[in-house]
Amino acid sequence: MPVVTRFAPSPTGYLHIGGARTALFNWLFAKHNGGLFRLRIEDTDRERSTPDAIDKIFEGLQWLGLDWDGEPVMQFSRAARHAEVAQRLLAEGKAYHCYASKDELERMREEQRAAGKPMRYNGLWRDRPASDAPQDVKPVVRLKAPQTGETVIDDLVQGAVRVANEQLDDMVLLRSDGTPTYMLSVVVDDHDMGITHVIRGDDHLTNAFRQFQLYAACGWGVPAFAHIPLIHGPDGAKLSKRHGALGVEAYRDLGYLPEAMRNYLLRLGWSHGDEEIISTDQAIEWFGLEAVGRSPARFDFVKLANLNGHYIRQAEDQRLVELTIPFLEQKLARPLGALERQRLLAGMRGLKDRAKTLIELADSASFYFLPRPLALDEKAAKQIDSQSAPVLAAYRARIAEAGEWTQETLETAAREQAEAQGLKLGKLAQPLRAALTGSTVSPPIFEVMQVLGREESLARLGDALGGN
RNA sequence: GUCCCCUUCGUCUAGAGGCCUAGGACACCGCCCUUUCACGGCGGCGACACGGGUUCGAAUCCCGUAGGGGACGCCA
Repeated sequence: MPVVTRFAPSPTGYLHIGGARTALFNWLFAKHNGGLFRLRIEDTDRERSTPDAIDKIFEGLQWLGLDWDGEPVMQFSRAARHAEVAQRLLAEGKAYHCYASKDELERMREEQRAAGKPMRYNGLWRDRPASDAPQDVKPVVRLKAPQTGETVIDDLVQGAVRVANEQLDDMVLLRSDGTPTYMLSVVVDDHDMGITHVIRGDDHLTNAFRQFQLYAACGWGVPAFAHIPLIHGPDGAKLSKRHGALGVEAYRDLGYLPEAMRNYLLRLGWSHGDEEIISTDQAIEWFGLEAVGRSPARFDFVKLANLNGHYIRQAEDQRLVELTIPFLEQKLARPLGALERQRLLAGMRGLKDRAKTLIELADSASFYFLPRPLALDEKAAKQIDSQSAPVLAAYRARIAEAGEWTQETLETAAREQAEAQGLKLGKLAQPLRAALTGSTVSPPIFEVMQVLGREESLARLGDALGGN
């Protein structure tokens, strides 16, 4: 039987990082097994589902490179099918109408909590005759769940987890308005979609028991379950919006690369020996549920940044140019011209080694595009003094007429001059860096000069030396 | 309150009874490389939650304690 996995988010907000990891694991598991990865939008909560959130999910998955097979299934569109299953259960006596009011249910829970019992529906209408039904109340449909024995889930991550059936109750299948609940919809859809492996967050583990009972009532085979631990915030608490649970698009806007996200998310709760840098192809080859850890992991931005830096260094220059331009244009508050784009490409080699995010990349690239005269930061300004100015001036004169303007010739010229004047190269290079970049930190300065070109370099040097 | 799950360096983790005086990665510190900053290389700091068992031997198995997390909706 071919493997079919699915990612089933509810469109009530953005695609958050925990969801992204769940999607990644499902995607990898499907790819590893040569199976299908399907997408289902669980939009049965009409109040909270929004088209915008649906778009965010699509965009997020696309950005992460997690492509799904076939058309996404919109769960609400299948409501009639879900209701049909509930009606069948009703007809077979496996479900029943319940007329309990919200007040009654609340009181029930209060009482049970006070009595030290699990808070659950007590089966009030389970065996009452239809003649008892009040005329003015629209009933919900509840599953007639087993009341004795136990339900066992052989979870691929958690192992065998068992719970006494008395801990569970008769869950609502159809609301009083006739619409299906999540529990019903999930089971029917997973069955109808041929899902073989349900890989989802740990918070669904207790749902799995109820769903297991529903599968049984329907007479359907049960898919394999794998409940993966949740991602926690840096403080160890559940990753929430207050704790920095950002949507994946936020990570994109923070300048992270999708391949870095994938690698980071993969290593959060999954491992393959001591491997840290894992390409997506390698991940597909290695991924398996048996290597998923059982304890929750904390999200660590610093490690993500480190990985991101690795992938930036690895990335093609041209691609980085495309990715960096939006950040750069935002920083400069103007669009970049064609020549400037070429300059960015030429300078990318030296720039990408020094950035952990695309924002840092844009920041460190900006000196190439700032107008003259360049403003020097405090440390840079100190580099230009009565000691260094003559050295700089001499170097400027030396290279002004040079035939070739390349990194190599410029460096050779600098080394020759420094030696002639009995100076360390740094005594010339640092002031040079300050004058040309406005900073004491930059890519290799002779590379910068080549990228800047003769005219701009000489002009900037002139500016720094007092405009002569 | 009830049930379920978890617990190795600050963080992510390796470890499936002897290979562990517990390995790797990030972070941090130092040194080297070096025109700056990075990268890279080398070294350092740093953990088996606690208490009982089982065993010749336990990070690994069992029990308990503590701590953390999750679930208990006509939400998903």
